[in-house]
Amino acid sequence: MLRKARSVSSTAAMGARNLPLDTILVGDSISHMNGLPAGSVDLIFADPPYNLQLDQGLTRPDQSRVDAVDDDWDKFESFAHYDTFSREWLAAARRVLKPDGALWVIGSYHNIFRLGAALQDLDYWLLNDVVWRKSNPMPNFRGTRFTNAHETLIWAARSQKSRVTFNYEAMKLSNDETQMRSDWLFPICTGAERLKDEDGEKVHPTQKPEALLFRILNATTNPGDVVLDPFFGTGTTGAVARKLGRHFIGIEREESYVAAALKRIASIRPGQREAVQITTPKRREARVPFGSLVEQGLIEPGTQLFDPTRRYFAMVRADGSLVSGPHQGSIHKVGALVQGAEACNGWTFWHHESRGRTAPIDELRSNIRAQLELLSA
Amino acid sequence: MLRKARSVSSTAAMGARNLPLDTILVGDSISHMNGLPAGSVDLIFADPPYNLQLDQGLTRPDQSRVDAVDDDWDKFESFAHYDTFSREWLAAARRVLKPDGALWVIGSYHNIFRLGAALQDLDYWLLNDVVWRKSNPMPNFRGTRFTNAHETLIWAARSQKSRVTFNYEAMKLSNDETQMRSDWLFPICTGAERLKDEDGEKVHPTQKPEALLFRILNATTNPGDVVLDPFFGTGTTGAVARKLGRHFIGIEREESYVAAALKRIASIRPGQREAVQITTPKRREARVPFGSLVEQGLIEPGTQLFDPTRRYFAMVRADGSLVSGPHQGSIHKVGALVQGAEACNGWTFWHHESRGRTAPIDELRSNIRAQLELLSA
DNA sequence: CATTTGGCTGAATCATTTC
DNA sequence: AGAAATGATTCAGCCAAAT
Repeated sequence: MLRKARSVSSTAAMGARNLPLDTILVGDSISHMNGLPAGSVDLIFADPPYNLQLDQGLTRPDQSRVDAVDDDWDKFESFAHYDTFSREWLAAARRVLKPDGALWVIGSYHNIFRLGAALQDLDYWLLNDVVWRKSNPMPNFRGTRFTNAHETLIWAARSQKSRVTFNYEAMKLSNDETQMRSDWLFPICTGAERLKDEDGEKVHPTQKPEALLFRILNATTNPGDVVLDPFFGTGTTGAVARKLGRHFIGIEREESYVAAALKRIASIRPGQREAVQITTPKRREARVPFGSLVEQGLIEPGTQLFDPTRRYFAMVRADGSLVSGPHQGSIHKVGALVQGAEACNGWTFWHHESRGRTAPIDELRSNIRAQLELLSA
Repeated sequence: MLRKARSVSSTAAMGARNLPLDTILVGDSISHMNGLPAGSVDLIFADPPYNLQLDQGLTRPDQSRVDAVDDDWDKFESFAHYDTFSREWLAAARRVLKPDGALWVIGSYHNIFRLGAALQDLDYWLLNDVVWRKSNPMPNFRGTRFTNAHETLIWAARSQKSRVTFNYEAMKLSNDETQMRSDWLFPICTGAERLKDEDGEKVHPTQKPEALLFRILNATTNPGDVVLDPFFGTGTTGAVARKLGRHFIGIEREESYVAAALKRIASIRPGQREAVQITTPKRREARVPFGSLVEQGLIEPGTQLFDPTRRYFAMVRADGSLVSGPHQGSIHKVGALVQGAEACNGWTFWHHESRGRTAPIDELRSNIRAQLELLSA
């Protein structure tokens, strides 16, 4: 019953761990996921059936007919049936995810509320809901609603304690140096990107734009990661993964979609390591305890520290602790205590006199770090 | 236990039907709603507790503390408890709604999925999900997520067969003549609009901007309608309802919020009828059968009609039907048949010669309507 | 060749009245 | 109650044809 389509890439062997990398598995999502090793996948992107309930055709004002989604795979008998289906595949997905893995799912108001509730009930931990704003949505022809101009994505960690990948700096950089927001603007998938068959008909009714997957993979995976898409369709996830130097595993039931996806992905040159490297986060800097400054003689025991306004003073003790009146403890704790504040960053709060000028003790820490860097280089 | 706060407006008597119009009911939402007559309210706007799951304080990069929502009324033991609460008030709300009534609810990813699923399960009919994009959201201080820059609203009819109010033309007009979309951009509530107490502290942690309610009430109510808000807070819904000439009924448990809301609303001059009238939809025009044009001699039996390209022709018969080759029937049916189309608006498709020029027969209908108007005026 | 115009289309829970 | 008739209504983007 379960069948593996021809592998698209010769890198399949790289993954060790018996994963069918860069491959499309043909058949049922749940069965195939249950056949994969537990805790093996970094990210899942899922574009499940939306359960649209369209009971009549729609015509435009010019009387032309809208070619709407009416495929069998989008039909469910009831919300209860849809919920059962959703919870089964979400549970199977959770088993396949690494402990620090995460999942994206996309939907519209027809199904997204049920999916979100299911995620919460299954102990996924919601990280963000993200709105894909469509620059060119289909209008509301009857003038009876607001133009349905967006779809909703949910980004969820496998569990509350998962430490998921989030390339904060890369996102910020690509967003004019301001934090990437939860509302994204992209056009729908049309033109050359939209796959058409020999008759010029669209191969898949709801092909997603590559730009959407591009952002998702750039934001929440690293090069070499394994991305699973249990509703692979015509393979947008696989195409973008390949371009970005990530591995994919696709699962798709419809043979016609699989064929189109294989052809599509085969024509893509895999992303080269340098090109797909995500913007490095500020290097995780070495932890330098305040005490080591004293140990290394950069600050003498007994030195008076003070805040920039010189309202508060404290004395450095040999063990790296501070004393200020009745208060004693770390540079952070004493900084908070003297101000009556909840918290305080002692490194920037406390200053000292150094060769006639006032400087935060953080400057001393920087010096230490610079030396450490030279040593390790 | 249930108490009614001083009515804000003397118009309270207007509503007949025993409704406590323009009044804040102090106490539990569900009890108070159950005390209102069934099928009595046009619209419900609800901003329920979000069930935020903040288990530790949040500090800004400069170590200052974020004044987050940590009120008791936002705490629930589990999703199950939150669901029970939600389904109870949503069921009570549904009973109070008129058959053609509708409900708006706002939330974030913490609670909106559960609310959406509950609405569907309770046989509400979802019309749109709407995204409030915040122009000035709080950044994500930790750099661990996308900036949470939106909240989600759901607009739902009481049932699938409800014929809800939607002021399509008013929305389109206020949006530069293009359809209003499902993503709305507003700043969060700050500045003079934000209610502060004597100490300059914000009275309510999540006061909604009036602009949001302004659009909601303009879009989905008519002047004089009754709007119920079961989580009234500091009364944004009441304030905007009063400005727009709608009636409100507020329900709120916290006395401090009620006091602030009463003061706030009392200072507002009720909107005058002319000012708050929504842009009239094209007046519902009198139905004019094609046959009556023939009866009144505006079109003679035997007249040749044709489409704009003069590819198709048809002859008018005395009973108002058309004949074109083998086809006969109404102007719409014959228009569709000659083109092989599914449907056709005969009024704009068929043309005739009138004093040497070509004109659609719809022009004749317009003339008839103008005469009818004179008669009725 | 550059520019304009017209046609086509996209995850849509898209009507109301009369017979 | 259900079928049929009637009638109100569209936006951005892409592409092909025309100017």
